[in-house]
Parts: sequence; structure tokens; C-alpha cells
Amino acid sequence: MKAAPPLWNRPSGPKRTRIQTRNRQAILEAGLDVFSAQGFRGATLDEIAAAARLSKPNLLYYFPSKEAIHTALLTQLLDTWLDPLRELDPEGDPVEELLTYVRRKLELSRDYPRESRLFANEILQGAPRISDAIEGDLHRLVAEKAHVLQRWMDTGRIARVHPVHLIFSIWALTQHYADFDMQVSAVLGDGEDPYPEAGVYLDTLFRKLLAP
Amino acid sequence: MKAAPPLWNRPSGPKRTRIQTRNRQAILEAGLDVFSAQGFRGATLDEIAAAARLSKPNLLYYFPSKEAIHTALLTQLLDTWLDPLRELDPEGDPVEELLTYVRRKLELSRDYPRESRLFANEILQGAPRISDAIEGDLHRLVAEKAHVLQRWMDTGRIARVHPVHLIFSIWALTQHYADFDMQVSAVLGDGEDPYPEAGVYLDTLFRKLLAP
DNA sequence: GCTTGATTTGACCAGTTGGTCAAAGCGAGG
DNA sequence: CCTCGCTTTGACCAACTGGTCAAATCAAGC
Repeated sequence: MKAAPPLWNRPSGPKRTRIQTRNRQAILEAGLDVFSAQGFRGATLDEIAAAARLSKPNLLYYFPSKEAIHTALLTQLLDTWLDPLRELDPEGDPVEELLTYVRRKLELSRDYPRESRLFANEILQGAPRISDAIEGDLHRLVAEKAHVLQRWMDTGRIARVHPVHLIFSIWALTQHYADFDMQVSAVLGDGEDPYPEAGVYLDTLFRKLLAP
Repeated sequence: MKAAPPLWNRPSGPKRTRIQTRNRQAILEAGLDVFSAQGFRGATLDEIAAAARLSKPNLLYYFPSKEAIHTALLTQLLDTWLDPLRELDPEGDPVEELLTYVRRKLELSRDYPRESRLFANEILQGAPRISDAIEGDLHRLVAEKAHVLQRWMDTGRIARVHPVHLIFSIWALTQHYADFDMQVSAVLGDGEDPYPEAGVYLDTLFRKLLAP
């Protein structure tokens, strides 16, 4: 008789059954598809439910609201997205460290374009749901790494440019291939994968820019 | 007694009264605000009407549908957006021509960020409403200008890189400052205008890249 | 100040939206 | 094979969506 409280409102710890793990995963996967293609307001629960092969009320048994799905995706994403920057090693060879970062970021665009677009959509619309993380974690991480870059410049190991704009340019150039994929494909009469050429181009670009 | 047919369905030519010009302008302005901030599906007629200080039925007296406003904005925009590329002069000094293009494109980002975001939103979502223009005019223009770049490279006047990816990189780097404005401001503890530094940075970057 | 067409609007509509709820189905441990 | 809590769902709701319509208001030339 007594109805079970919704999953997300249960007082007990996060001990998940197999079904829960599977369904939560399916919902996040479906949400990624829909949110990245339509933006937050453009996405509908019905669409997400259909993509996850669940009924709409069933969706809301696993997540309390549309916004909760979106937030779960974004916070989970931000970590993965910043990992390559975190791994920039102050002790490594400056140019190679930066080129590795560029390469890894380009691989993220190639392998996880939906994640990139989800993020782009959110930032485009003023990042109302992750402005805290942007102004907090992200700001700190960039400040820290900019400091590393500054030291490399001061010791003459890479050319002297504005360190934060250098980071911006890496983001812009790599994310462009995921976020503007439609445009990239249409302009390069498609059929061919743009990523190999992009890799070569970016390697050249940053080598020339950073050469002391 | 006889009701006037809606403005957009009138058989006569486009002779517009002062009121028509004013209101159409107000609607496009409001539409730009809302579409660029919310995307097509996320924008609502009520919001646009409120921003234009018109009633919703009044909106639909000047435009037949939500989509018509969006399309009007996009087609009008695409031309302005490509102008700087059109002006790239095959007879000019290669490096200066390209740096001028970069500079003008960065000015567009600074002065028309809403237009940039409107475009970004549309491309992000697969450009369902302007894929024709992208695959047609844009593709042709880029092919033509890539040919110019190729000649400059063949005659040793700029360094040899993939010409289309060179154009992509200019787009990516300049539009980033408009489209990801929120992120840029948050990362550079804001308060200061990022554009002057960005101009210097991009100038350096492309000078080094293009130096033969 | 009257007429005629341009402009504006309140009331309305059918379809969609995010979200709720009580009841029904299900499966693993006893 | 039976219970009991986990899972699923059909029916429903109020708010909102893009869009329509007939009637009311306005404004400029006569």
C-alpha cells in the first residue's frame, strides 16, 4: 500500500540497484543527445523520455526535474572537460606540454562532440546553471596554469604572449571543430574527416606561435 | 468593414509606411535579443512581443510566423557577416590583408555580439534553417578565397598552411570572444574589456603563423 | 469632420509543456 | 508461492505555446 518515495528523495545513501544504474545512465545519455542538439529550453522531457525508451513519469522517478538532468550532465561534464588542462605539467617541456594539451583537447572535440555542444549551448546562453563553477573552479584553474605559462615565458622557454588569451585560443580552435561541425563539413565539401588536417594545422600554428 | 489583409500577404510591392518601417525594425531588434539569447526553440513570441512593446497579434500582423522573423534575421545577418571576407583583396599585401580581415572580424564580435550568438546558435543546432546558404554562398566564397590564399602560398608570400583551416581558425578565434563572452569575462576576473588584449594577441599569432 | 484603409487588440483555440498521483506490475528473499 | 518494496504507467493538470479572428481604434487625405 505505502508508495515508495521517489528515488531522488530517498534519505538513505546512494546504494544503486542494477536497474537504477542502467536507467540513470540511459537518461543521461538521452539527455545529452537532446540537450546538446536543442539547448535547455528547446529540449522536452517527452523527447528525452523517448530517446531513453522510458515513459515520462518514469524519467521523473529517477530525476526530480528537467533541470536536474541538465545539471547532472553539466557538472559531470565540466570535470572531464578540464582534465587535460589539469595535466599540464609545470616540469615538462613547455612546447610539448602545450602541444599535448592542444592534441588532447582536439581529441575531446572529435570523440565527444555532443558534450562540447552541450557546454557551448550553456555558455552561449549566459551559463545560468553553471556560472558558479565557471567563476570558481574554472577561474582558479586557469589562473594557476596561466601562472605556469608566465614562468615559462619569463625564463624564455616559450614566446611571450598573453597567457590567458593563449588558453582561450586553444579552447576556441579545438572546440570549433565540434561546435561548428555543420559549418566545417559544409565548407570542406564533406566526405572527408577534417580532424587529421586540423591536427596538423594546429600543431603548426602553436609551434610557430610559441617558438621563443 | 473589409478587413485589411495582413501586411506580409499583400500583393502590392514593398512600399512601407513610417509605422511599418518602425515596427518591423522593432520586431527584428527584439527578435535578435531573444533568439540570440535563447535559440529558436527556446524563444517565445510573447517574449519577443514584450521586448518590441507590441501585442502578440500585432507581431503577427508584420510577420507571418515566428520562423519568418528568425529567417529574416538570419539572411540579413549572413551578408553582413561575410562582408569582411569578401573584401579580402587578392592584389593587396597578403599578410596585411589577412590581418585586416582578422581585425574586422574581431570588431564584428565586439560590436555585434548578439548577431554572432544568433549565428552560433543556429550552426550549433545543425543550421536547419540556413543550410542552403551555408552549402551554397558560403561554400563558394570560401573556396574562392582559399584559392587566393593558395596562390599567395605558392608564390612564397605567406607560409604554407591549409588555407581552409586558416579561415576556420580566424572565425574560431574571433567569434569566441562574442559567443563565449560569459566564459571570457568570468575567467579574466572581469571589469576590463578583453578586446584590446585580444587584438594584440591575434595580431601576434597570425603574424607568426603567416611569416614566410 | 468624414471616410477609408492601416493598425491594434481582447478573446479565443488546439496542441504542447513540465510535472503529479494513485494504482498497477514486478522480482528477489523468505 | 508469497510478500514487500522497487519500478512502471495511464490519466490527469495548470501553464504556456504559436497562431487566428472579428471587432475596435487610429491617422491622413479629402
